[in-house]
Amino acid sequence: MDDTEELRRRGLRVTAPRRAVLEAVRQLPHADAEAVLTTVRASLPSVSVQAIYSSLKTLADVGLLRRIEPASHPARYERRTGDNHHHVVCRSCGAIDDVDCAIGPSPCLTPSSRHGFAIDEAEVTYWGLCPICGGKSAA
Amino acid sequence: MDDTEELRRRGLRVTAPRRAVLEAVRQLPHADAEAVLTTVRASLPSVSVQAIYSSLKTLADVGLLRRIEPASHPARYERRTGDNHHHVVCRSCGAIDDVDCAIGPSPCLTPSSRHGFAIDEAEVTYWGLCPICGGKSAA
DNA sequence: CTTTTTGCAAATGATTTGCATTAAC
DNA sequence: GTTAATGCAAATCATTTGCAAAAAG
Repeated sequence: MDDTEELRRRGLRVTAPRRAVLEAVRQLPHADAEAVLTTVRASLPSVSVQAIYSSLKTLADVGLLRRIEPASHPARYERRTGDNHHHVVCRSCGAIDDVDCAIGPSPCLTPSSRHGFAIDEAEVTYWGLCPICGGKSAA
Repeated sequence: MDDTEELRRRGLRVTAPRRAVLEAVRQLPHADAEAVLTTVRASLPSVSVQAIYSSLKTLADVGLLRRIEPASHPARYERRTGDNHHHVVCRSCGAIDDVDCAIGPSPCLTPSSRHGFAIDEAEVTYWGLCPICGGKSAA
């Protein structure tokens, strides 16, 4: 099923910016808003910064994109959604890679205590230095 | 050992703002910079916003405080450091509670793959709604 | 007395918001 | 034709930075 169909299915209007944003994130997994903007402008030179942010937000809200917000780095977006995978993030440059759950599909989703919270997600972030940053200097 | 001693041991100068910040975070675990500022000003009315940020950063850098940066919420600070405990965060109000590792001290620290990253920390964040926000409205 | 911190103000960076125009349905 | 989405500009919010004055050792 193509992006157009995905958008319609969510009750969203099919606009050029949205289609371009979906395509950009498919090309660049873990891209941030700026990278998406640059990529989208290659084919759609007149898109505004706000259209990018607006599209990213809307698409993330309906579940077509997953938003990753690593501390101290701009938000990133990816198309793998709903499969409980996690991320390794480089402390230095913010590079991100996917990591599947180490312990099978769900145990890491079970907190030892929930303090009355209605928990709906367990997010695991591995912090370190990517191959490039780890080689040149420690952060 | 008191805070003064802790600071000296790290080679930091013992200043009123730093002592007050440490005390404030002890009183308010998971406080953000604003809460720390308010609390510190109760005993030290003239502290500047920057002294708070500067102290928080320095203290976190030397390990006297641990900084928590939940997506979409200002950074929070706590005095429990180096014990690999995790957090539940309320999506709505940002309230935080501690959660000990569900699976013992370390398995969640082992990623299934590391893609060449030099990983030094595994952070687990449970997202949901706190008792207060869960009762009134979903976010 | 030398160096680190503070205090004040202005700057930064990512993201959001208000509003008229335009495009989707 | 309506309503939702875009484009432009200005605003917001947490946090950082520059620099002179004050405090720590």
